[in-house]
Amino acid sequence: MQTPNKRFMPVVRALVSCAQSFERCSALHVRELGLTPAQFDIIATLGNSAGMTCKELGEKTLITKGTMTGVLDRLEQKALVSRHDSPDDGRSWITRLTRKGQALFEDIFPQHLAHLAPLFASFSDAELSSFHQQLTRLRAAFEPADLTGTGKTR
Amino acid sequence: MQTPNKRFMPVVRALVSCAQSFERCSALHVRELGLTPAQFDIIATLGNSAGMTCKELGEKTLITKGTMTGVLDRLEQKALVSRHDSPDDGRSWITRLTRKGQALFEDIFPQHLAHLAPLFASFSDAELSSFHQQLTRLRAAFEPADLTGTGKTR
DNA sequence: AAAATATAGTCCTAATGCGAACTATATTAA
DNA sequence: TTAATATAGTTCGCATTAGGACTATATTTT
Repeated sequence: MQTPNKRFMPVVRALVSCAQSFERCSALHVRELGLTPAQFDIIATLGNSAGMTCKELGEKTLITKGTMTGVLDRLEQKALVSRHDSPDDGRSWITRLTRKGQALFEDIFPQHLAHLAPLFASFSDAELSSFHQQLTRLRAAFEPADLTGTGKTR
Repeated sequence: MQTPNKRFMPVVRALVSCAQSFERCSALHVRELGLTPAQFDIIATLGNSAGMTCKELGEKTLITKGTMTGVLDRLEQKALVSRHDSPDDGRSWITRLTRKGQALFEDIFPQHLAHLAPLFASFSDAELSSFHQQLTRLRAAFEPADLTGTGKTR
């Protein structure tokens, strides 16, 4: 096979490396707060919401459903979330923060934001905005290829 | 706690989402080629090299050393890599592709590049370059936070 | 309504991923 | 040189990850 054009590789490396670096920063702090990154993701997503199905949670957090069950199980063990029958669909549950979970959310979410905010101090609003635009555009380029695995082709 | 400035959140979401979307695209194809993403990462890193220590591999691939042992074990089981005593350091090994591993690398690496290249077709070289610069700058902002705090009171 | 199909969530397996403890070897300090 | 410290790699425990099989419920088709 002929060697294909590699011009995109530096960007790929930078993208993955940047995201990993961020996740590491973030995860380190989240663990200090007593949660795993996935658990924090769920708590942050459920905060300020009236509850969600497993599927909705999966879409917002990018945690797949096979993983979701285990993450919610552990959060339920910690009494941070509770599962309730869905009034609309007999197959699904509504997961909500418990009072304890809500209190935890209100405690640690602002702390986490405060931890991250200084890292972006050197970026102006305009720079962040342009950066955001580029990231969104690139992500869109990945999307069609994503759908091949999601059953939407059938 | 006072609500901190959230202006950076859209960028964070876009960054994580873009990277995940890429990893999903990439991983899907890599698995079709018969390797896990981590295994492919190692094969691609060792290709065109004379071999590396576990530590060097970890730095290039961002796989942590605790994970590295297992990944290399499985690649060794598949006879794709081999471990040799380091002449310089009695504590470390040099990991190299076997002939079979080298052949696999030469087969699948170009295929994978060819799979990814079209996704970047709509980006000009100049755009990729500017994007790369922004990603690198942001990553640098995350780095110091890994080691020290950022002058924040806790 | 009965059959065919799609979807929500759970369970399973294999492979990461991380941090921490541990062993063996290197390097530095006293 | 001996003691103190640092580093390379392995091992362990726990949680996550993807994907696929499976059950139960919904929706669509006939």
